[in-house]
Amino acid sequence: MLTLNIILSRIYSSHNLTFAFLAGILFSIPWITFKLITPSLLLTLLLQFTSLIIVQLHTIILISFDPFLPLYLHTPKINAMAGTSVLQRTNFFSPPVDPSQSSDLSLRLKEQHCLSLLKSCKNLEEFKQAHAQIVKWGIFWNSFSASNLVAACALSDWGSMDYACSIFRQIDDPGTFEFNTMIRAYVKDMNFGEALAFYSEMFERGVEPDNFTYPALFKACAWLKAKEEGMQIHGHAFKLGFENDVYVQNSLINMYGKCGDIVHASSVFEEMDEKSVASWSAIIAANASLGMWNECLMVFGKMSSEGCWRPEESTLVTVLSACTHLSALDSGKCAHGALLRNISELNVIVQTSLIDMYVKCGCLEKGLSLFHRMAKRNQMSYAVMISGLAMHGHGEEALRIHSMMLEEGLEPDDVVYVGVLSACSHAGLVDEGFQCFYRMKSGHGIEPTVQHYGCMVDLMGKAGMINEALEFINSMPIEPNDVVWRSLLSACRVHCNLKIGEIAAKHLFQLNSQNPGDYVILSNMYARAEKWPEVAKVRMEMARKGLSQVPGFSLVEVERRIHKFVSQDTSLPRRKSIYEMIHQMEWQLKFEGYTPDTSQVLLDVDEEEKRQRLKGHSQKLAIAFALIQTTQGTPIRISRNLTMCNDCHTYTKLISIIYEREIIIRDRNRFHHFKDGTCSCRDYW
DNA sequence: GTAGGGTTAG
Repeated sequence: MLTLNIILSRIYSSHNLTFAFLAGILFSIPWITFKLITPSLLLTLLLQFTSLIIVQLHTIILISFDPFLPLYLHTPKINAMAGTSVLQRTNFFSPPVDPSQSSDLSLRLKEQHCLSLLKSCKNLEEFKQAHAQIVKWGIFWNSFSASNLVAACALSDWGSMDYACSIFRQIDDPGTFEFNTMIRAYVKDMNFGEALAFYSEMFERGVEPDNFTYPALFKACAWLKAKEEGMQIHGHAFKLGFENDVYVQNSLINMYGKCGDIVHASSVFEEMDEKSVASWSAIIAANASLGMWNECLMVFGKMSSEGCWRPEESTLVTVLSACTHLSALDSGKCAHGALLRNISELNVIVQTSLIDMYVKCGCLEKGLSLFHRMAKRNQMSYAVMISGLAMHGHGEEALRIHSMMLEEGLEPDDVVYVGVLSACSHAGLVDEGFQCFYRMKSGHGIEPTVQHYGCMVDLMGKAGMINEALEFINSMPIEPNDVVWRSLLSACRVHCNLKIGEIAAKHLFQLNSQNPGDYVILSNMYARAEKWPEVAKVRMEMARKGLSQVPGFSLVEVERRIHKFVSQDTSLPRRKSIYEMIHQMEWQLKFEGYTPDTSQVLLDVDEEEKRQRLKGHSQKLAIAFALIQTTQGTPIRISRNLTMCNDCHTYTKLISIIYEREIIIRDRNRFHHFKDGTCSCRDYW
């Protein structure tokens, strides 16, 4: 008998009323069949039956007086929940219905209805009506109703934080949930100061925060870049014992990352027992935001190898961005493959970052084909493609894509015009550049920024219009910055205009330029004019300011590893084979009529020393290494921190014939695509 | 019974 009761009570508490009753009858059959009817069983069944009738009647009576009867009857979930709450009290160990509990049932039903009413609100007007109704029911001061009122209003998208706050202020004794709701809502509303103020208020009123409180607060600190405050709150969270809550940890990583503190971000990350996808994404994003691209790829590699790898578009966009910055084509291709294998349709952001990656890693064709296959493009997609074409020196094509953008009805922004103007500048399209510059303001209302002026100076400077460029700078309505003067200085170097070069340098030094390159260019210009005392003066000025020449380096990717070569580096791991290769190349080059252009070494040293210096340029070391390490016919891709010298340019053109290799070099301004002895820049750079 | 983390491209 006892067993029967236990089984029945289990069923009662977990299933619906009718099912429980039927089950009761079913279980009774064996007893009845085998004539095991005892007074106890009869009593049980009688009690059970009576209690169920009472409960049913009770529910029906309660609901009958409720104006929302149709709603309950047509809302199975609410009906079932109300039923379950009644059934949980209906077993043989407790009285079927306690009369004192009857109002509780009514309250529950109203609460449930209140919740669905709030959930159905579409706007503030509807919400206000619901609010009035809840007040009318007299359950406004019930903590469940009040909490849900605040939550529904605060977390809606109606911009009704003031109204939400007014409801919150009517609650006499707000608890943790209500405070959490307000904090979360203010964070969602981007009102971070107010969110933190509510946290302080929590403390003042002695309301204890819980693990739900902290992620929102760290997000607020992340946006405000308030590291000190974040650290303090971090202390509170750990004191309260939430240091192992994965949500708290993830938001901490993000907070430290956004505040630029990778050390704390990493230490939180490392101490996590179980890292979620969000944890990995947060640490990858933290590295990316600090420009630590190599670390970004390393963490991503670790994430994959530790099996916590789910191809998420957002994570891969960050990874692709890292590949772009590192010119890491092979890694970028891997990311592309992972995307294709796992995601059926790539979104615009992913497609745009893929195009950017391919183009900036030197695969213009691949980028173009992806671009033309895009079903939908936005302003950013066009911006990426236009500036990509600009970097590769394809000015006309960039202008065509720009027209295509206008035809599609997309409005260009200032960044698009930076791309367009730099495309004109790299391709020597002076007239077109001026047309675009004027149309930008008259046709699209974009006020030129200092960047646009910089492009125009570059455009004129490259074309040898040095005097015009200087006049242009002097007529600028805004203050020229260092970039503008640097463009002019570089142009002066290329076109050997020492007089204006000195003017440009003077302005750069007045702007307190800390760029050693500016001093180096001026000093080289003096050296070329054999004005050695001036050279010494510039070098001394450099030393006085504590600036030293940035060594040129070249990066080359072989088998997904990036190798760095610094000029004159004699400590290379494969030093012997690389210098042997350089030697071999030199022989071949001699047959092609190459003579080292020692005028490119602007040092007061003898010819032999100059030849040795030229040989050690990082680009040549990188080419030699790539020729050894890669199979015949593979294109060689190199990325450099500085522009290349004329000698390296000529040298690379010849190597592309001798070794039948395509050599794609990205310098600090643009791409040079060497093939069959010519360069895509047509010697205009 | 109510709620929480990472969110990307020029």
